[in-house]
Amino acid sequence: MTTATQSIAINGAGKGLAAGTPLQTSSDSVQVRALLQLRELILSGELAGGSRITELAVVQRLGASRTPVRAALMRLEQEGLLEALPSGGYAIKTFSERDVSEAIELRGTLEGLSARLAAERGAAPVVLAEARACLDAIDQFLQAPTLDDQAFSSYVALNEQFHALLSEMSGSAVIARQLEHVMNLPFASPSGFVLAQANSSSARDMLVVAQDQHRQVLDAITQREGSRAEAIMREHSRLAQRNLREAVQSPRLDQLPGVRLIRKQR
Amino acid sequence: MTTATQSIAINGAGKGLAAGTPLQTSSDSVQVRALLQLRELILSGELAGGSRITELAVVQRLGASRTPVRAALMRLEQEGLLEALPSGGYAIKTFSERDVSEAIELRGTLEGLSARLAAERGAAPVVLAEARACLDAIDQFLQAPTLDDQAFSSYVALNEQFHALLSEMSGSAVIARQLEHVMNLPFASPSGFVLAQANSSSARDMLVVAQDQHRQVLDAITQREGSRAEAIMREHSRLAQRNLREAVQSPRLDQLPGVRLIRKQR
DNA sequence: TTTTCCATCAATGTATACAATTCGTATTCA
DNA sequence: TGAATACGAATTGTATACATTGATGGAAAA
Repeated sequence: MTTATQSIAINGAGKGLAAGTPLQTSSDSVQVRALLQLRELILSGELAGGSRITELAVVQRLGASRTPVRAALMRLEQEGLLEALPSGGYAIKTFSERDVSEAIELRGTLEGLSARLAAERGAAPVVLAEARACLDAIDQFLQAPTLDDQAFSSYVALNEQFHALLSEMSGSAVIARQLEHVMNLPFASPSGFVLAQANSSSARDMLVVAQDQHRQVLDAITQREGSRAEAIMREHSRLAQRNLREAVQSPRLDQLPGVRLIRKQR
Repeated sequence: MTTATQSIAINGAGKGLAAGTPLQTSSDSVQVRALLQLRELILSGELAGGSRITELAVVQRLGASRTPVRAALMRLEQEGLLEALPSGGYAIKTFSERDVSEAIELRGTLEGLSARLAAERGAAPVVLAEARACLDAIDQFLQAPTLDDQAFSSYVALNEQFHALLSEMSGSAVIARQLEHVMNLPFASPSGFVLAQANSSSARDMLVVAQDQHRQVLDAITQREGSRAEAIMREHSRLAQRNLREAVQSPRLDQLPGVRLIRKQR
């Protein structure tokens, strides 16, 4: 019937879990482990988008008991990766290109709000300094005329850090929380499709543009120009929009986390 | 065996249940009941803001077993009413006036985005018609020179409906979802502080202004004026901001859902 | 052959037993 | 007397048994 994915090799022994298997994430609680593993299974596309997912199947696959699995399922529903079915149980959500586009627009809007508040209220000098240091680090990587994969990975990390700092600058826990919530959708993350561009010839140029926007928004915040800061962040998010289609269509990019969840058609 | 003394009036006076089952909560599942009751206990202020809340205490108070209570606690944490403590367990969140202000600003921003998209893309004619009908109904109530409590209640209901329709007009499930999430904070709801004004002499005037904004945003959407629609919704949300302080300070308003969770100081 | 009803089963909902961890307190030693 | 440690109570984390509900397939009758 549903899925032939029951082959499951992982941790065949199941519950026993003999002592002396310090496999991967053994230090965390079962609950956390279940959450991480299940999220990974979904984002990697190993569990097909749209398919129904039963508690028992997850229990067997992860080797945890129903209680932590149930918690993980609830959590992933909240994150938006799962959809609660009216009859009980969950289905793995799929997303149209439009959904993804809207998620990115949403992030831009929220980051715009955050930047505006930071400008209007004034950001903490410490955080501003951190952000500048972060941008300087990015500049280092952009010095080279061409970028290898490792450079891209470093960029992604620094980019995420900068966006996190920006969120912090608003000084608003309420807004920071919402932003986190939006970014649970992996493709809404500020670096969601950066890696998709890694091999493109214009890849570096795009990062240069992004970095300039980073500089400008920081300047706007420093100058207390709220409206400008907001506009820049909105436009900044549209960089991600631009190559959304490309990322979806290129079969090579199937491995990017979450891309398999995006439906081709409308 | 437990319970016995836990008769606790189930009430459900406020917004909680949409469907009006005359006989309280007997038909819902234990899980849903636990969620509704616990939320009510928190919003009514019966459980003090900032205090720790243990699973066992809730179990005894509600008469359900730990499993559904646990689910309810998790859910309320996502909603933002509870805070997960690092050592396990939860504490009832409290909010500064600034938090509330930011939550309202956030709602305005998201509703602005929603309205802009509705204008840019064009809203479904059916929904537009519903929205117009909704506004006509509000106009009916505003005919009278003064408004009694019941009129205010009706206004609140219609107001919420209009805002829901506005969210629907954007045609974006992603954004609608976020909006719902924001409005889980009771004081962020579009009608959060309307009732606080019920006895104010200028109460009706404020509703007249709000209603004008309703009309104008609908006009903007119809005319495909995205930017205007967005600006109106942002400004519209500031009506709620204006009297936030008043609602917090007036002791008579302690009964409004959630108001007890707002800390007086910064 | 098709439709309807009943039986059976599988999945979720609920309750509780058991394990592990944390926090408070008291006691003991320096 | 103070501090540190150990013990005990309480609370959360985990596992699983039991209950209930909804789906599915088969058999019988039209």
